[in-house]
Amino acid sequence: MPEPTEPKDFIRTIVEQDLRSNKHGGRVHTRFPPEPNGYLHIGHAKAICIDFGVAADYGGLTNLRFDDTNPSKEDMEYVESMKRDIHWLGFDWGDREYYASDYFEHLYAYAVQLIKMGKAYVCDLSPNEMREYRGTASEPGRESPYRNRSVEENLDLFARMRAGEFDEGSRTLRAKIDMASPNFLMRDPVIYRILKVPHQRLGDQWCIYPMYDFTHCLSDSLEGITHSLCSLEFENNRELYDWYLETLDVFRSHQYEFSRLFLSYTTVRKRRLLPLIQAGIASGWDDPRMPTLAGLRRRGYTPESIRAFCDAIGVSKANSLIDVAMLEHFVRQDLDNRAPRVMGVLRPLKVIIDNYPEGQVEQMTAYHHPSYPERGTRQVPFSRELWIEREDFMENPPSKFFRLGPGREVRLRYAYFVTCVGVDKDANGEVTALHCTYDPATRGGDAPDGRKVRGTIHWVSAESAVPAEVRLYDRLFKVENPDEGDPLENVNLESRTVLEGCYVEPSLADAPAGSSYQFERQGYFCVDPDSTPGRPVFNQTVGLRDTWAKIAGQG
RNA sequence: UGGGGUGUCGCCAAGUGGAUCAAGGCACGGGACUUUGACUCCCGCAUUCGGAGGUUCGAAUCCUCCCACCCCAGCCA
Repeated sequence: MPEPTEPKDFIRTIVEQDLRSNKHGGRVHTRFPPEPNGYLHIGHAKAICIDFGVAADYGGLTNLRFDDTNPSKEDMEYVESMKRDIHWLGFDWGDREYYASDYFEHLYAYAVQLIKMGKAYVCDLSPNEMREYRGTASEPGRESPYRNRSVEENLDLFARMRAGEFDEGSRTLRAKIDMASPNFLMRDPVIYRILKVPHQRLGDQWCIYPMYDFTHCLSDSLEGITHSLCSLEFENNRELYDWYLETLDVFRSHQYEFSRLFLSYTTVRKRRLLPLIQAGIASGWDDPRMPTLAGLRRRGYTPESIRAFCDAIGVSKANSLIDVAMLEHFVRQDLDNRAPRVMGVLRPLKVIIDNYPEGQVEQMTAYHHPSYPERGTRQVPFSRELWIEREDFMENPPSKFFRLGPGREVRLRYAYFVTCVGVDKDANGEVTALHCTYDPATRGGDAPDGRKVRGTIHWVSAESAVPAEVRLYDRLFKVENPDEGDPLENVNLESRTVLEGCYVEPSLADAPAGSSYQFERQGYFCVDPDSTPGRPVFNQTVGLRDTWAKIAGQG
């Protein structure tokens, strides 16, 4: 009878309460408010999933709003990349694309209103003086000597600030709240500062810009945002958020905070990632090892997998460090279901089938996806000379090793059983080629006599193999929490391995950039834009779980 | 140091009208299946809920005190 209710997070619980009490007339309206000062990353993905997800769950809307109040740090270039990334992730804001700068005139009027109410004043303290006046955690701050200017004088001074009469940094407009508040943000916070920098959208229309706390709550209010969701570090700001809305007596939006996403072995901090790009360790913000959405996309992560991940980690107020293995699990899960299977040899070893007719080529039928036969098949050419994976052969294999070794028989996936009958070596004793014989009766991979074989290995016909480059990746940092310590010291310099002499099956010759495949027995790979016709370049998204590696690792 | 927060299995995270409710996922271990040592499928995995007291027949859930960690003193967001 009582249906097992899906556990909800605390935010959805609040939204449901508000819905039940008809707090906003049944309306749920959220917003995603990035500052256009960089690229969106996995941490933003969590916020996006929450902002859009909560609204969608209750039939509400989500606005995209660029929080562009600091032109010295922002650029329109980021606006475009952010829009593309959000769409790629799978969310849409309809025609509700807003900018805090849309509200500058309105915000200015609110500031004038505060002045008229005696709740704001122009302050001439320098940045250093202001810091001194602010006090400390144990001592209250002191009131600015300019705190009690008349409304008329404040109005005049503020108008002249806007007119550009004063130097940058010489004056600010401040809210008159409480210099003794235990919350620093309430000790007469700055509302407007002078910044003689042209705005990326408005040009030189303004030389004073509103601060975040003032802008954000009023933008929310103006847009009718019911639930303003943000991360934990803004908990202290909520008191100010509420003060502005209450004092100006405008629509009351409410702010709720959830914990940011932290991933092990990962940092999303620009100050820590940029040095890696500058040092040439990473190729750019879309390097496949980057935690940016652009990087994850190039790496082969799917939007679905990122959304499933965000869904799984939940929403709470507890600081947490999530194991990257969790993220990897969700790409594997998604790609396992959708990626077509192909064969590719990363570290090739030549195999010659001694008893196979020279010059003969057979087409072997292989499933695009064995779990879904309805997805069809493809033909894979087979011939006398093949490439197999070097690590699928051992000259002195332990008993647990199911692959090829002298005298051992294995199945070539979708082809024949072969037995190793000889090993060619060079002067250094390095294995250069294997000689095998095949059993013609096992075509397709089944032995009519019921004979079993422990190992099945993948291969590519040498005569039609397509040369390819494969880039293998490992975590970018060697330490679990790269937010601490020297970023350049903690980087994993072996996080990228470029393999140039790989061979893949012919069907991959012109695979389109961005498409994902499972190289059987190896992992998921995504075609990189660096590919050229006839020579694809693959990025390893994530490897398959490798039980053998664990067994071998134990000795 | 003042204020604001958080502490449930190795990592996330449900569970707060008190009484077989300590969900689920990841990771890990074992087994089955297998033309991917993949996938899938079984099984195992906190007598215990930051700690100590207290109230009670009974507390992760209520009370008291304590401890740890995170955030705040940008004219950043």
